[in-house]
Amino acid sequence: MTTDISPPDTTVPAAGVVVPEKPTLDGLEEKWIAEWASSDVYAFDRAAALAAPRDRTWSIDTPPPTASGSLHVGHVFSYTHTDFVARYRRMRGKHVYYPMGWDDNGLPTERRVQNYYGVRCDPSLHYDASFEPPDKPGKEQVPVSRRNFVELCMRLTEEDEAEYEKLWRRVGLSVDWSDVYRTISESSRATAQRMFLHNLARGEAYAQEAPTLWDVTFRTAVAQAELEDRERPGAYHRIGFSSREGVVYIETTRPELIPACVALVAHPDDERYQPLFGKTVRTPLFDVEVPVLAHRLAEPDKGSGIAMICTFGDLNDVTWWRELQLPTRPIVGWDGRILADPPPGVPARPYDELAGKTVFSAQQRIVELLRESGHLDGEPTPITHPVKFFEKGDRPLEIVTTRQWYIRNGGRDADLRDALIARGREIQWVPEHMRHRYENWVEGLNGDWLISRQRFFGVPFPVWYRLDDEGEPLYDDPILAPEETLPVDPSSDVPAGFTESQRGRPGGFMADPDVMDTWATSSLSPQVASGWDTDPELFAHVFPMDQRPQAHDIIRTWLFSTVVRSHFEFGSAPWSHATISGFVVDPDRKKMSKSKGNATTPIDVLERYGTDAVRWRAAGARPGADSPFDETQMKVGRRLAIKILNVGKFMLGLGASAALSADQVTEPIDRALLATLAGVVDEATAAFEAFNYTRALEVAESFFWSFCDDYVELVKSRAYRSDAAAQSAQATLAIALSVQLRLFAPVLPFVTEEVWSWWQAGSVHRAAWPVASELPSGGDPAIVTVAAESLAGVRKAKSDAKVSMRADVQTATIIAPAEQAPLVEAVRSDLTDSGRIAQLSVLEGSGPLTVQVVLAPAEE
RNA sequence: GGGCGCGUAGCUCAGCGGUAGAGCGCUCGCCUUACAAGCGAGUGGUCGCAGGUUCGAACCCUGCCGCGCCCACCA
Repeated sequence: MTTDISPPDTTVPAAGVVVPEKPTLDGLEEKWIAEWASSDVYAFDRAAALAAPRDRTWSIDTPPPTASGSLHVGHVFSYTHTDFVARYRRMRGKHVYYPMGWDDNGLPTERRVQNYYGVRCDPSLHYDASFEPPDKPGKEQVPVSRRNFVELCMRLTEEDEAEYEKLWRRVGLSVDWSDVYRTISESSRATAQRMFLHNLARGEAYAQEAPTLWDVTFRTAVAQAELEDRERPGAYHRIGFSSREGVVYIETTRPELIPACVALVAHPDDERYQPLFGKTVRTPLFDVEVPVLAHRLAEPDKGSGIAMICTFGDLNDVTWWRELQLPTRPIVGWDGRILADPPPGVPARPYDELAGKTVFSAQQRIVELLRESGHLDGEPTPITHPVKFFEKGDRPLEIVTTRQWYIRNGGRDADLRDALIARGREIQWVPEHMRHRYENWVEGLNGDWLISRQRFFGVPFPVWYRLDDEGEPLYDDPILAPEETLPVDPSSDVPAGFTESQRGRPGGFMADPDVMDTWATSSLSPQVASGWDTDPELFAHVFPMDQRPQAHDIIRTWLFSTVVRSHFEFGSAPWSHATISGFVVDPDRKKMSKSKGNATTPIDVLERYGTDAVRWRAAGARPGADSPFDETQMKVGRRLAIKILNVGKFMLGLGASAALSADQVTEPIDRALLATLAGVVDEATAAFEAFNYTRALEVAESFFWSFCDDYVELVKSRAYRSDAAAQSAQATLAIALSVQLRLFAPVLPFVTEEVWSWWQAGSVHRAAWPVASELPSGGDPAIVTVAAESLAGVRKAKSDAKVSMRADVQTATIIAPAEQAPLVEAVRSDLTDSGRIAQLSVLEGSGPLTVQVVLAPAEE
C-alpha cells in the first residue's frame, strides 16, 4: 500500500461535491488518522456530558492491554468489536467515554525488562542514578537496585505503549487519546492503595500466614485464578510404612516428601484400614511416628486407598492438614530446593542426603535409598498426570507456608459467594451464556483471593510493621499509610513517628515487602479509568460504567475481581453490560498462539488488506464466538470498501447532492427503495442495540449490494436526465448514500469518512445514526422486489444467450400475478431503459412472475 | 466427572415450528460510458445419528456420537 496522500485530480459534478477522478483506498488511513487527531473527532466532552442526563453518556471500561505483551489479530478483532459499539453509540448522540489504558505493572513487564536489558532486580542493592543498561543484554544478568529496575520498567513500558497507541490508531479505534491511563501511574497506585486500605478497614482484606501455592522460579505466591494444569510424566511409587499390624503400603508420586509426612489417611468406611485408625505407623528411612487417620476425602480406589499426608504435596494435603489439625513439617524452600535442616522431629540422617537438592534430584536419591532399604515395593510405575503450574511459569508449583495478603471473594464464605453471584446477575451478559462461566467459577472457589506477590514492579502495600526489641515484626499491629499521603512506597517512605535510620532496626520499623498482583490493580480499572481518585465528579457520572468488553478467558480473573472490588466499595456491579469476545483461532480450531508466525501479525494484515477490510472481517465474528483466521475473507471486506468508493463517486456524478431532499422523491420505485431502506435501518439499529454488530452489518451489506446491482442500474439512465423524474432519482441516491454511509460508518470508518467528505460537511462519525423517520414514508417495498425479479429475468435471457448485458431486447413479456402487474407498470420506463427493451408487455398470469425475452438480432 | 458452547452446501456461517439460505469457492458467460479489484447466470445440502412431540421439525423434547472451551480430579 502506498502512502502517497497528495491530493488526486478531482472533478466537480455538482455544487459542493468534490470527487477524486480515481478513488482509491491507498492512503486513506494515514489521511484520516491525522485528520481525526487534529480535529479531536473522538474527544469526550466532559462538560457537556456532565450537564446532560446520565443516559446520554456511554462509558466503556476498556481492557488495558498488557504493555509488555504482543498483540495479535485476536486483539485487533476484540478491540474493534468494542469500537463498533462506541461508534454506534456516539452516532446515536451519546457522550462516549472511551479511554484507553495500559496494564504495565506486574510480572510480564518484569520478565520483559529482564530479557530486554539483561538485568535482574536485587533489592539489597542501592540506587545508582547514573546506571545505564548494556546496549545488548549480556550472558549474565546485571543485578540492579529495585529503584533502577522500576525505572527501566517505566522506560520500556512507555516505549511499548507508544507502539500500541500507533497500532490502535491504525486500527481506527475511536478512543479519546487525551485520556490514557497506566496501571503503574501515580494515580493508579494511589487508587489501588486507597481501595486496599478501605478493604482492610472493612475487614475485606486480611493478612495470614498459610500454605500457599508457590512458583519456585519467580519466587512468588500465586492465586487460584492463575493456575493451570499441565500433563507431566510421573510415577507411582509403592512404599511400605511399618506398623505393629504389619507393613502398610501407600502409593505416591512424590516419595521425596516422605520426611514431610505427618500422617496417613484413608476413607472412614474403608474396611481394609479400620484396624489402623487411631494407631500409628513409622515412616520409612526416617522412622518418624505418624498417625493413621480417617477422612472422607480419601478415596478407597485410588492407589492403595491410603494416602500419605505431607506438608505440603498438593491442595488435598492442605485440606487434610487443616481439618485434621496436623503438625507442619516443611522441607521445600522458596527456591524449590530441599531445606538445609530437617523439620523438628525428623532425624538428620538420611535427611542430609536430600538437603539442598532440587525436588527432582531429591526424588531420585530417595528412591535409591528406599530401594536399598527394601521399603520400595516393586519398581515405580510410570504415569502421566496433571500437575499444577503458574500459568506464566514453567516449573510445577510447590506449596509453601508464607504470610500473604488476601481479599475475601466468597471462597470461604457462602453468603458472600451468593452476593457475588447476585451481582453477576445484575449484569447483562453478551452473549448471555457467558454468565455461566462466571457463576461456575464463583461456585468453584476454594479460598480467598491471594493478592500479594513477592515481586518488584507493582503497587506496594501501603503498610509498615513495628519491630520489637529482637527486630521481629509485629504483624498484628501494622502501621497504615494515611490516605492523604498516597501513593506511598513503604520501602523508601518512612511512617510517621519514625526516621529512616530506624528502618530494619530493633525497635524501629520495616516495610511490607510485597506488591499487589496485577489483577489486584487491574480489578480497579473502572475506578482508575473513571477518575475515582482524581475526578470524583466525572466518576459519579460515568460509574457504574455501561460496558465492559473483554475476552472469555479472563472472566475468572479480571471480570470477577472487578465485580468483587465494586461490590465491596460501592455495593453495585461495576457495569451494566459485559460484552465478551471470542478468540481468533487457527483453521484447526486451536487458540491462536503468538508463535504462529508473521502471517497473523496485525500490522502486516492491516497493510495488506487495509484497516476497513480487517474490521469488516472482525465484524463477522459474533459476540463471544471464536472465529477462524482466514485471509480470503479479508479480501471480501476490501472489495466492499472499494465498492463503496466507486458507487459513491458514481452516485455523486449522477447528480446526487446534499442539497436534495426527501420531498423531491416522487417516483414509486424511488419511494419503494427508501421504504426498503427504512426497514434495513430499523433492523440494523435493533441489532446494534443488542450489540449484534454482525447482524447490523449483514443487513446493511445485503441491501447495499442489491442497491448497487439492481436499483442503481435501473435508475441511472433516468438520473442522467434533467426532469422531475431525474431529480427524484438523484434525491433518492443522495438519501440512500447518506444513510448507507452512516450505516457502514461504525465498521468501515475510513472509507465512509472519505466518501462523506466528498459532499458533506463534518465527520460522518459525528453524524446522526440514521432513523427510519428521516426517510419518506408510504413507499411499497414490493416494487423493488418485482423490479429486481423482472430485471433478473431479462438478464438471465441474455446470460443464457451468452450475449452482453448491453444487448438489445426486441420484445419482453412479463407475466405476473394480478397484484404484481401494476408494480411492474410502475417501473416500466426504468426497466425498458436498463434492459434495453424495445417493446415491453405486462400480462397477468397465475403463477409466479416470469419473463419471456426475444433478443434483437445481433448487429454485424 | 461437572458446566457451557457447537455440529446446516467444499469452506466460513445465517436461519431456530410452516416449500433449505448468504458470502467465499467452483462452472459458464459478459470490456456493460462507477467499479474486470467489476458484472450476469449457474453448480452445490437425506440441516451429526436415533427416537419422541406436532397436521407439519434444521428448528421443540429425550438419548447417543463427535468437536471446542472452562472447571474439578492430581495419593
